[in-house]
Amino acid sequence: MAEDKLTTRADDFSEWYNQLVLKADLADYAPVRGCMVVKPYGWALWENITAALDKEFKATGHVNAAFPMLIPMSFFEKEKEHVEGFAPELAVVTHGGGEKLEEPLVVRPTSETIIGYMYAKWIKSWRDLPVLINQWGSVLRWEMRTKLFLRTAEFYWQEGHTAHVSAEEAKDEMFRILDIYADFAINEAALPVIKGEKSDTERFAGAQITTSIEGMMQDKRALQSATSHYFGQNFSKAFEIQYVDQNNTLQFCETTSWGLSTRMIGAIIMTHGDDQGLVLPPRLAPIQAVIVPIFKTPEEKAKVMEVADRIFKELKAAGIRLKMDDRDNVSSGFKFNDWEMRGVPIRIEVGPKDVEKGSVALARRDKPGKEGKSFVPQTGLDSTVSGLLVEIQDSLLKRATEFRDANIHDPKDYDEMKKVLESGWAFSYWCESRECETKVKEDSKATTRNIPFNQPDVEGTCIVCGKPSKRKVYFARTY
RNA sequence: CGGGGCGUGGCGCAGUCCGGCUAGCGCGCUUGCUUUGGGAGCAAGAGGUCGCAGGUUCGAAUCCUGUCGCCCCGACCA
Repeated sequence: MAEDKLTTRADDFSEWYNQLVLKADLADYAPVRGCMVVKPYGWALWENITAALDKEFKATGHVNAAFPMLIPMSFFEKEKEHVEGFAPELAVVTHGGGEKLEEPLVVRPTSETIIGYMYAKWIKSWRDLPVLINQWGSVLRWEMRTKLFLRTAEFYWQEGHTAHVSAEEAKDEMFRILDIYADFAINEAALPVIKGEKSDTERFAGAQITTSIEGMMQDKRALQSATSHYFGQNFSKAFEIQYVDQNNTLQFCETTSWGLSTRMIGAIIMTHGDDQGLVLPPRLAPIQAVIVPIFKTPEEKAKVMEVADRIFKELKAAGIRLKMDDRDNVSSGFKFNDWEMRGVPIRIEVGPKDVEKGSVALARRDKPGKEGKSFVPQTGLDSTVSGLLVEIQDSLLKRATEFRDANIHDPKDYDEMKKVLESGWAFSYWCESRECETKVKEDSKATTRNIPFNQPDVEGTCIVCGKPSKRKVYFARTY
């Protein structure tokens, strides 16, 4: 017996997550505290994420570039809130080539400062705007507590940095990107995220407006899955990013930044995973279907492999990302569990019985055991599988949406909210004061997640203090 | 930084309190044979200066001192 079962989600959600990341072969712990090695399977997933996003960024006029990893320490002191926000978690290079450096260099925790500096150099005229640059890379933040994918010291992400002539245009950019993030999360990752604006306390260091997409994990905690910020002129004034407008007047740019990180992988794990392991949305899965040939004798093997190879070619031609598991040192049962652990959406079993009947066994990952297993004809398998991939994608989103909606509550009063927040989110009117937000945090360990846009023009009262309020906010415990 | 736990073959652990001979066990790995439709069986092998540095002792994985690191729970954060 080589059973090596996962801790169940109900037993210990955090432990389930840790084990899953390792067993699904997504990542491993690096020798440096808080750092991770993204293994090939995890990176393949990340590549699918980056490919989908990169396409959208480019379709909306953005271009990619690469800025240096090292930033002069002094750059961080130029924007007051920014330095206060990031100072505690900076890693600093003090020596190079065996000598102490004149000025310490910071390993970038985010690149507003270095990019701001360069933009000041590049932007002279209104004709130079907008500047719409994105960068794919990694950043380093000396986090006190880390967890694979959710919060590692070094993490991979994209950070977009844009400069515009007007506040309106910059805000449009912020919203455009937020829409790209949300559309990606919903349509590609099957994560029913909620778009909204962050409170003052939850805002990015140095931003005037921070917007986010927030997802609900299966333990009902919230995960901020991406952010898009409007800076106004905070950074352009700090770095003197100026241009001359049509009236020959010197103006400060309006800037934005936005980012989505490998944390997205954590969101996918915690939204879709089950006690058998990872469950990947078909559109992002590195392997969408795996073929497991089953046989006993050499004669059977010859017949089975003939069919398996033919199916492989057909499905490959149909554009399905495929894997043939022809390992002969492990049993079929082991393979089933192995691929379930890795979250492959569809398993195709081909055995002697199937060769005889012209069928294959299809097992869909989103439904456990017999319920998800069916026997289908070999003919037309490409369209059967393609159709099933779409169905699985839809059903994951539907399931996650239903789960989310079932766990968002509208408490009648503060006492009820405290109860609700022990296991779920509250969507309540809030006066937007720091005092009420802090009180909730102290009483329930929950913070405001975001304030959704376009709320109906209805006046309510703050769930905490009872003052009149026009906007509702999500409260939740968070990662 | 505060609290808790842990460092022993690749992984998970026992042994440590109460020092004693060639440091055990499970998984994994290698080879062979039999197996393969839900985590296979048998057999034979390979693999460890017990985190590191001192000390006590005839003798240290075990006792003492120091040190480094990791994990979990909190405060901070994408």
